Amino acid sequence: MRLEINCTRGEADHKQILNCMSILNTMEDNFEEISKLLSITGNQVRLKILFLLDMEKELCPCDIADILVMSVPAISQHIRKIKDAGIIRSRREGQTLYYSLNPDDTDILKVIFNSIKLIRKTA
Amino acid sequence: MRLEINCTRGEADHKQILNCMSILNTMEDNFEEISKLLSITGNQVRLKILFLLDMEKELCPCDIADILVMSVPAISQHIRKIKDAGIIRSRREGQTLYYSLNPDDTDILKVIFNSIKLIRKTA
DNA sequence: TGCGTATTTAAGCAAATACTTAAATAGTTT
DNA sequence: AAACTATTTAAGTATTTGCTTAAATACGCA
Repeated sequence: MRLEINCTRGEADHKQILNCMSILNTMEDNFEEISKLLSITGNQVRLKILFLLDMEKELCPCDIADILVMSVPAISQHIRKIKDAGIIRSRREGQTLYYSLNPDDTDILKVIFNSIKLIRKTA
Repeated sequence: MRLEINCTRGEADHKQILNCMSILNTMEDNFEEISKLLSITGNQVRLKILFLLDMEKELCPCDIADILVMSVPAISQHIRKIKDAGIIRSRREGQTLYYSLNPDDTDILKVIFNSIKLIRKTA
């Protein structure tokens, strides 16, 4: 824990610093929520799972495991994180659980999916 | 490493699975690039640094440390990751290094910043 | 040159991640 | 109920992450 000031240079604008602090303070919850979403998508496997769900409407864990060539438990654990964040929902059909994107909370996701599709093909 | 098929249920659509695999394959680099960016922003400290740089145009590490009430080395190490990803650039003025957002690569960032600002105020 | 400030880098460490394998839970079928 | 499939959960472990403190580098000024 620190409370001192690091910037001792003349031009340092203490009002600016205090202003920034108070603005961030009012947005604390927002940062928590958004960074949570971004940390979910910041993993390549989870990003692919979300991309696949957007593309295919719904998929079961074993399909995803087949597509990504990974073990079912590994996929299941990623799905759990995504589900806990409220990004996806599930529908049961017999023994199979179908996961799909939750229609809310997709603003950022849509932009992300588009970026993935639109990245320049050549460097 | 697995290469078997997990889904043995009747409705399993093997063409769908193979199709998904090939689509993801062609986008492998894109996923790597975007998930890299998202993992950078998936940390609350780094997200705040980027938000601050967007809001204030440019800031030095010690200003950021003061605003976020963190040690200068901790901030410097976050800055390094962001810089390595090509998201920010630096300008030297005497002993002070001013960091600012790189004008490219800001499509997703703009949306993220807007989401942070626009989150519903009440639940 | 030598001192002071800004920043980075390095080393060390606790906590978080992401997998593995094995076991538990849930539903279907016989 | 027993056997089988789909999925989750738990336990173990190697790797990564994000801080701390201390040392190194870079620039400015006396």
